[in-house]
Amino acid sequence: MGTSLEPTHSRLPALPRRHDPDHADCRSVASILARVGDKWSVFVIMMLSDGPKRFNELKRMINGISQRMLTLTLRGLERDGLVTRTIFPTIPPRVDYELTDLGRGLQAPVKALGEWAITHQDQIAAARSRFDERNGG
Amino acid sequence: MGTSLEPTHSRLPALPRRHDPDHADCRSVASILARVGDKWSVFVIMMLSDGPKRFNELKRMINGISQRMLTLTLRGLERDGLVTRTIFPTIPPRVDYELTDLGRGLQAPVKALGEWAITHQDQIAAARSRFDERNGG
DNA sequence: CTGGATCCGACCAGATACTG
DNA sequence: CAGTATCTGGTCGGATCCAG
Repeated sequence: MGTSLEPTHSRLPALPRRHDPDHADCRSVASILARVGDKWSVFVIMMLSDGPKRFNELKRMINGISQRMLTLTLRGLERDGLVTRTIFPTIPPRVDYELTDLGRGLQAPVKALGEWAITHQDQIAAARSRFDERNGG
Repeated sequence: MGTSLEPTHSRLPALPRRHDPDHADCRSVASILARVGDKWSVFVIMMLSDGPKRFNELKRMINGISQRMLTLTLRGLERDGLVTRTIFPTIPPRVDYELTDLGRGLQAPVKALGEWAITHQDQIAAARSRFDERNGG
């Protein structure tokens, strides 16, 4: 296969090893965080919030994504048990993607993060401008 | 410069364009999500939870990171106004990194996500095993 | 100690063409 | 419509050397 099925969680290197209970779960958390951190994954989860969607439906909604990335992203989400893939053997073929309970559960923290981002985007944008100006300009 | 200072948020492609208020902020949210999604950024934020840390201190705590990536990550966080960089002109030089108020605010949602990850890591691991078994073997 | 600069391999991600 | 296969460029990330 030319391209890996695990774009994100396969890259994890050696990991912090401490004895704190907080850090004991670093490995697993990291791989899950990596998935959430994946831009496309987040978008897909967002888009699936209001019910199941078809492949090209998602592709249209997430304008910048390539069909390849969408496939890969959906595979990853399916692998992690966050979305289900339902095939209707009709002609033309139809495939529905839908959030699982697990996936819906993930929505809450993700949405919290998203709302934080929205709330503070101005501050961050300002900080970036300041930094860029101070540095490059 | 050999390497970009913006490893993540510069790659953002064309973005979803809908009329929902939810999606109006996609652009900004995406770039912030990208930062949070960055594995190293999250680790650094975690490590800085309990007070300021020095460069090599962080490097030791995050075992897998190279000094290059740590530098890049810290620059990114500094650019976004999430951490401050304080230089002590001593010999040997000493640089402290500390979370800003903004950075500390980010901790809450990130931690929520982390806790969700910890809570459901078993389910996800199981789902992955199932998927891998059904698919690859 | 805290980085910057550079070389270089690895792999991600887009474009394209093709299948069922 | 819903993918798969392949080629390819871009860039991320580690290793190394060097400087303040």
